[in-house]
Amino acid sequence: MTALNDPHYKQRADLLKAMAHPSRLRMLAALEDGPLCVCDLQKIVGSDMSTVSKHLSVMRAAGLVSDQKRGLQVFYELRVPCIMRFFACMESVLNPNESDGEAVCTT
Amino acid sequence: MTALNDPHYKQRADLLKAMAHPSRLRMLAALEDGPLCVCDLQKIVGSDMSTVSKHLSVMRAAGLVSDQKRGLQVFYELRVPCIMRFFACMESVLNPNESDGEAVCTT
DNA sequence: GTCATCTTTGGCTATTCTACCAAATAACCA
DNA sequence: TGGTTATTTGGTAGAATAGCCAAAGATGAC
Repeated sequence: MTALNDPHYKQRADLLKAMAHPSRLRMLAALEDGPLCVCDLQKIVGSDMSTVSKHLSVMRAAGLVSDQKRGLQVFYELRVPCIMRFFACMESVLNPNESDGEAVCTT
Repeated sequence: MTALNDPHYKQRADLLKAMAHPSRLRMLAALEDGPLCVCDLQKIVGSDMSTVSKHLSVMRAAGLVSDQKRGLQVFYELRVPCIMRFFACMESVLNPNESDGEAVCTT
């Protein structure tokens, strides 16, 4: 069994990959304040609408967000409250000297 | 300012990307128990030595690991104690019903 | 029904990533 | 010095990803 086909690590890699894009991270951050429609997210990230839609479908496939249709619009909602911990943890990795890193990296 | 060229999100995306590969995750997990040389890691992930070396150089560039030469061997060491929090958080995302998720996702 | 709006999908190209092989480099030993 | 082992680097082919445009769906307004 190599690491490549171990489903345990494959699953985790897929989840990380679904987050590992500036626009997708920006969208996840925006969704922390509540659901947003695609047009809102499109304004926030500033890319083509079709590009935004594809990013969202990547994140939905990974289980990071869910979608719900309301009239013409489709609202996306964060499915992972834990995502803030991720960001806080990343922050402490990127800026290890900042004090708020302590609260997260206690191990 | 679009999300694409926002250095804040670019930086985070790069860090996630450096982790988003099954072999690299496997190596990070192995390094939690202490430094390992490339040959050890090569046995663990089961890929070609050159492939492993390139994975390590990706993680080193991202600041996830550091390297130190001892004789013929090069030992890699985890630079991010926080990495366990990442994994615990991912675990709770992937398996939201398991009890150990509670300890991490309290927000 | 037609029209307008919001979103997704298909197609295409360019870029990036990955893995293997072969060759080069580095360090130790005899 | 020459040989052996450990690691890195270069090259390359294939796969995956990203972005844009155009077209197609879906829904509501008229």
